[in-house]
Amino acid sequence: MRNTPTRRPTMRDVADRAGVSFKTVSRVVNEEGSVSPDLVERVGAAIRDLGYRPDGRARHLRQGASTGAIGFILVDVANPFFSSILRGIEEVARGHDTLVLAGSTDGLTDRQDQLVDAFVSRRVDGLIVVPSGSSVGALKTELERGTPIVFLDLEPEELVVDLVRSDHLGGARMATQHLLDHGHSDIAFIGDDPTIFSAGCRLDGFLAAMDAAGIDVPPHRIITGRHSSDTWRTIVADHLGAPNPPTAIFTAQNFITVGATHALHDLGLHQRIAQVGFDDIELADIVEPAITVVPQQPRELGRRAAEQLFRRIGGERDEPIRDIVESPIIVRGSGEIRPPSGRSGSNAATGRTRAARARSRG
Amino acid sequence: MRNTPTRRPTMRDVADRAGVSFKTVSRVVNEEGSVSPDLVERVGAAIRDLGYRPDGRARHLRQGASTGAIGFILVDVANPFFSSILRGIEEVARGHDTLVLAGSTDGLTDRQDQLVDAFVSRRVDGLIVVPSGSSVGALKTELERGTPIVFLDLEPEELVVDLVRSDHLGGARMATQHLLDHGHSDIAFIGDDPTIFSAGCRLDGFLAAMDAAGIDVPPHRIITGRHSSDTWRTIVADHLGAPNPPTAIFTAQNFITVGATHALHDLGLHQRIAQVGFDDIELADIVEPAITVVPQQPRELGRRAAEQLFRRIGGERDEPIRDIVESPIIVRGSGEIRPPSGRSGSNAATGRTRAARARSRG
DNA sequence: GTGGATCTTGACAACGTTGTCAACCCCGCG
DNA sequence: CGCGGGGTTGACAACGTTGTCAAGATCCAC
Repeated sequence: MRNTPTRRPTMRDVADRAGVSFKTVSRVVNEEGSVSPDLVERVGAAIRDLGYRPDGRARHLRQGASTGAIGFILVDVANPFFSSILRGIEEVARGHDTLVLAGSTDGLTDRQDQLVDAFVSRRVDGLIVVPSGSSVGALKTELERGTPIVFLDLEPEELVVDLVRSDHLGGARMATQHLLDHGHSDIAFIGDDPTIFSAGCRLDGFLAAMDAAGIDVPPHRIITGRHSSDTWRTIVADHLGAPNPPTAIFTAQNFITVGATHALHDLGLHQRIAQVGFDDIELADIVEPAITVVPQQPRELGRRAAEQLFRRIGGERDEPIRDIVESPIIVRGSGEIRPPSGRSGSNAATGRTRAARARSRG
Repeated sequence: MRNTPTRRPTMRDVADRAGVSFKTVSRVVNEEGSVSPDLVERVGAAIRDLGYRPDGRARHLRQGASTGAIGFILVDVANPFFSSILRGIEEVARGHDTLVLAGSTDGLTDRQDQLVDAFVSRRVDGLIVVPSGSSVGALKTELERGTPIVFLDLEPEELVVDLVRSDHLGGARMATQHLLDHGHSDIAFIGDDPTIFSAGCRLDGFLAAMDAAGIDVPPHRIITGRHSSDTWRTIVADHLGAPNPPTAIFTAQNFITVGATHALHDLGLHQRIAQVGFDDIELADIVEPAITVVPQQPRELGRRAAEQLFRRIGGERDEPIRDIVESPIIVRGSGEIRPPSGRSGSNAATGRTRAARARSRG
């Protein structure tokens, strides 16, 4: 059953069997026409008999020929956010008869450089990259050489490049506004380390919405850092368990949302404190209350990045684009909890409106 | 900023610049030694100046050379089960300096054949395949030719091949036994269409455990089919809402577990009816009660499949293996709910022990 | 000084394909 | 009957690399 690998048949083998020159085989394989019907048939039979498959490497060896493969460098395929992006890329690539090579960096810059090297040495037609860290490393050389590269989610510093990402700022503003609209004014922001670009945008969006509503956010209501879901669970529980907790929380990343939801349940506050999350979570609708979120649309991100990449591969030389993908809020319940009536619309606990501050100043 | 793609420098370009023959460049690139130090330096400088990167396709063009790439054919990368497998494969591949090409079939046989073709024409060193349907199609030719192929999750009919999969039967038996151990005897099996191999195994495991406990399972307690999570929600709600519901359910697939959990919550029975699921679910621990499951270990499946594949690529010619991966049960709460005391240990509602049946017969 | 061994270097043929060009065949027309 | 033209076919050179082998250069020993 398990056969020892035999030498793969080549065009020459097919040609010998069909009694023609190997160039004729090439013509038949590529359906160039100009071959007499009986030869087409004889060659076709020989191809079937030998199980011949053309060698793509040799085919594309000539300078400038497409390899029909693109590379996707991401942080971790096991993370559904990235694997959904990959799926979107694949869908577009399929339409261009192109395969996708994917590699995870785990956020390590040198691993990213290794992947760039591996992809480039295979002469992929282009790259889609979710950068790990702000360093561009090996990517810069390739950009300068003219290799089509589209950046996803994060943009490298000091380089003007094609970029596709979610509207972190707008989404965060929308999430915050949603809580404001439901009567909250004392809202805690719980997010990732704001030196991470997307996390910084989300904090800015939160602050912008609060500012527009004339609400001053006290510093202790802004909680940021890099932690695991479990650590966030403790941190959020501590914050909510302290005196004068906020009436609502905006959890600006999926791990944080999970940790915070645990914390709310731990404290029995899940029906009392409102929550809106950034990033959708599988099963967010199974929890009680189901979690209101501003999702990202990873598959759409992947599709758009791939479309832009194929435009570049196709030879388009326009100015670099920035494609910012917006997402509508998904209302599920947790974000529509209203604050206790005594505090509704006021800033009793900690927040003060700018008007109030102005009064006390003046 | 965006440069027009320039011709990629080749060994000859490097050679011209360094004033040596291109063969010497080849020797420097491959660190063959036997090159005088000053030439090594001159060539190295030329390589850096030109940004030269060897062309992997040309390098591996010779018959028998490895391409340093393997193909992974799966159903859908966006499904975390498959993307975790991919991650496991990638981890092993990384250790072999190999890249992974992945393609989704969406369960379509012709898409699978297209992918096989695309991978083979790129001369991947081997394939890992989660077959779509039972048809082998284009895979058979490759197997006969000796291409290393490892099958994952599902094995093709009538072929003896390397196979890595979860222990569906053992896992289902364990899940059922867990419910039996907690005093249940009236347990409903809710699973995928049993003509799907893995689903059939799980049903067999359920029946085996029930049989070993001497319990006769009435036919209406076995609910199977191919449905979406939402449809399952309705189906399960109907079953549990009818008179004499079971005291426990075994939901034998992740979509079904999600649908059933919804149904339990819809009916307010989530604290009264026990549930054990097959396949782990993200956030299964956030629901109340958290869901007890027998997980699969997709990353481990991927790792083992890749390890076997690299053994084959390395030239191993032993008999095909079957690597059945077991998983321990994850106890979280939903599976430890005990039946109402009046029914504990009895078969009052629908099930009857074999002993009881024997008595009424004799 | 000469012979041989060793070390360095380069010329050239693979590898499997496609592009280019020339040769050939057959036909119809002058 | 000869000539031109279209349609087939094949020889050969790329493509960018590695493997093979031979040509020089260098060095040591006799």
